[in-house]
Amino acid sequence: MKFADVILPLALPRNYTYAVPPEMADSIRVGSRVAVPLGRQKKYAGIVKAIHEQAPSAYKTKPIMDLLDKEPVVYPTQLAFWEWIAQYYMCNEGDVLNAALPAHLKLSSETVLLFNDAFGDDFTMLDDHEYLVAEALNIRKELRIGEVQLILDRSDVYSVIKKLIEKQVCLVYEELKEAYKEKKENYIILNPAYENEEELAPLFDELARAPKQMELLLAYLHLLKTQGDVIQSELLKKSGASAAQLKGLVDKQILQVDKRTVDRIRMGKMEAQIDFILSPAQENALAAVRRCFAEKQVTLLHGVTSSGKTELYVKLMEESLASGKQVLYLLPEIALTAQIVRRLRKHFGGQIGIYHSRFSNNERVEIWNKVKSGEIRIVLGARSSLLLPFRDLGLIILDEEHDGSFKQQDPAPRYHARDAAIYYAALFKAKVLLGSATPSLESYHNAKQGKYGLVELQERFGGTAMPQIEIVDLKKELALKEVVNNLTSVLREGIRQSLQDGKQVILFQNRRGYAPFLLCTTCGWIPNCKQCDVSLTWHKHQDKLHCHYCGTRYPYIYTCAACGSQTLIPKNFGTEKIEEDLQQLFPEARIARMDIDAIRSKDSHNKMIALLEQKEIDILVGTQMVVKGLDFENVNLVGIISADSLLSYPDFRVNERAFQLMEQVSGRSGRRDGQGKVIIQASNTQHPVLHDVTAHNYKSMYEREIAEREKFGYPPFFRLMKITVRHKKQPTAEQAALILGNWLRPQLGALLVGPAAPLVSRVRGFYLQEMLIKLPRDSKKIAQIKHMLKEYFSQLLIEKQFRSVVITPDVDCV
DNA sequence: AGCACGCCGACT
DNA sequence: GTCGGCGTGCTC
Repeated sequence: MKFADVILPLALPRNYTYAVPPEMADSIRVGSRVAVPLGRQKKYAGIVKAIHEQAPSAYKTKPIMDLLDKEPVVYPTQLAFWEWIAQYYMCNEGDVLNAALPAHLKLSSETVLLFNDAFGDDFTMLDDHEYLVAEALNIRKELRIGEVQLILDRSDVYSVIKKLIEKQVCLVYEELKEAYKEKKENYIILNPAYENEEELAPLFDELARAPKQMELLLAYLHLLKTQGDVIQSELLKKSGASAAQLKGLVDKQILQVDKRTVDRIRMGKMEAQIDFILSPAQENALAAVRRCFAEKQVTLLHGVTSSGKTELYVKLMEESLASGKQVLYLLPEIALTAQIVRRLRKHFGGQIGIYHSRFSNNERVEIWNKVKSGEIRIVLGARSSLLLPFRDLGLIILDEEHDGSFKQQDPAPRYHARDAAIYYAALFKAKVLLGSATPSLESYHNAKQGKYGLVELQERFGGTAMPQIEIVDLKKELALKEVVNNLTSVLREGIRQSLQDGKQVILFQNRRGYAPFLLCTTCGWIPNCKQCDVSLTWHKHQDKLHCHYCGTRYPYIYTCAACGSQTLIPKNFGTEKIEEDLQQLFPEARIARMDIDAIRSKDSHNKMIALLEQKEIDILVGTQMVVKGLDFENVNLVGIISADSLLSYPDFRVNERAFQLMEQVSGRSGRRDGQGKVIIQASNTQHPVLHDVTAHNYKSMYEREIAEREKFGYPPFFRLMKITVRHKKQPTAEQAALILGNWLRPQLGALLVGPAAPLVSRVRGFYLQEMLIKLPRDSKKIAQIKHMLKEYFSQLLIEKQFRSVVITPDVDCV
């Protein structure tokens, strides 16, 4: 008798074992999806993790109901990867499965009520609720749980359904339906009888009295000649004919309709076109990368902004493809990278698959399958494309490796795509190239230690000079009353000059909205979110107050809730305010704003980039977003409105992050012709990070910060794990955290920091407590600590008062 | 994640 | 009284 361990798409602490029915014994494979029962009636599609003959002793197994795939949906490599992620990031394999599998490959059953016709329509013996459902069923014959909930206007409908079943008004079944739908398209083909010209000629006479149909036929023949296949929708569009006219031709058996399955993801021509020549500096770097790869699995390419890293990547990708392997190119946020997509498309044509959250569920399934089959040779994608079922991966390129968005925050699995990529690549014996102008301290340290190869590319492509950086003293300017609308005289003059020269300007302000908070000038009250412990940001465009933590929107508040006076004023400033201020100062200039609020709708980001490229925008104001990989030739000034806000929040990574951010924004200035300029407004002009930025001196920043990290026991010398304890009641959250802390402290000593309430101590109605654990870089110790944590977590949750406490570990938190 | 079961407040 | 709320436990 065979048994299968199945990963279910649920947060279960372990995999469940099902019996393999004899008729399935030969066809079932590791990695295939199977339909299995769970609980009383639910069905799920899970993935077979292992097949064995060990009958579980503790419980009776249920049999697998169906084998859903002829071919496995993942290879054993992916299953090994999932297991590692679950273990390393302390989550369940089900969480990983959920993150990895496209929604349309994840199936779960839906309860469907079926009307029992034999019951008739005498509903007199039913109560009000039952009657409502029965009547709907009598008309519709079938109802889903959701529909019943709507009818009864409440969520708990099971008691009613149970009674209806008892009274035999209806029966229920569980429907597990395949969500993925193949795309079908109508192809129009010519009746083979008219293949020859002479057979066709009499047709035209025949159609003389149907000029519209004749026109359509001619349009069809033209399309057939020019492109081979003719698709119905395209034919109708091009000929301007109606479906009825087409039907006429089909009825006359001149044309035929053929329904065919088509790919949503069309692969273009396959050949690669590498049509550029590397500069000597790039050639040297490329040779150095190859030398590193000969010895090491991972290499860090530290190349200043605009040094032409992408060309290097292209060369390496080409080599990997030539050896028959697949390539994965990871970027922090794919929506932001139309420029890279275009460049890679140009070089690799149809071999590239792109994968990110804006694809439809059906498209994702097709990409998944093409990566699995190897048809897609290159994947360009964000974090989650690391979880695609690669068949034979040869190279992973991870660009902008310092970027924090490679780390998944919520939900589990909270994995870091950089670190996970290195593990994943090792499974394939593949190489990993990390690229950045401002590497994370972790990676640079690893490279310095010889764990990774290190290649430096310190010359900008084409010899463009690094932008010149000017720090403007905000305090001085304020004292001189030179600051108008948050802009110093220096920055105003800089903008004016750029505009006059027909150049473009990018301004960076790391706060969205108009004003980060409102303040009552009478009593000092600040409006907060009802669910969260944060102030509300005023978004003037929508005239709403937003909570940036839970997303709730409130109407503007005019009256102070504490003292009743009407003296609330907006305080501080965000991108919206800057945008407005600029328009006042430069009424002629075309100004645009780029932050999540402005580009929320699909494609608006690309549109804005296009506008910038076409020089339809003079000044762009934005948040983080303007930092990432934008490449504009005509921008010669970048302004950082407030460096202080970047340098002053309480996190041990502030300096590293502030440097990265400022250095990256600076890189947007003056990329092709002439030296660009960067103006940084700051109160604390003596901050060492500002000096490093001014000198473009990464190493100085690195040396100073790494010394600090070592001194205080932070990454990369220790790994950090954050444990968050959440509960609806503050005392319960505090107590639970306290008890956990008390259990852990004797074991961990100074490795445990906290527990304490975080800066924002309540989010979405849950009170938070956090503690940090410093994990020594010793895999045995780490495994031990993780094991101990799991023990303590379950021990805590056993206690009645703490049952509903939520504990989330975040390994390598950022 | 469902879904069942069981224990408490507010209503016809 | 019971209806319906929510907290708790279990699913191979």
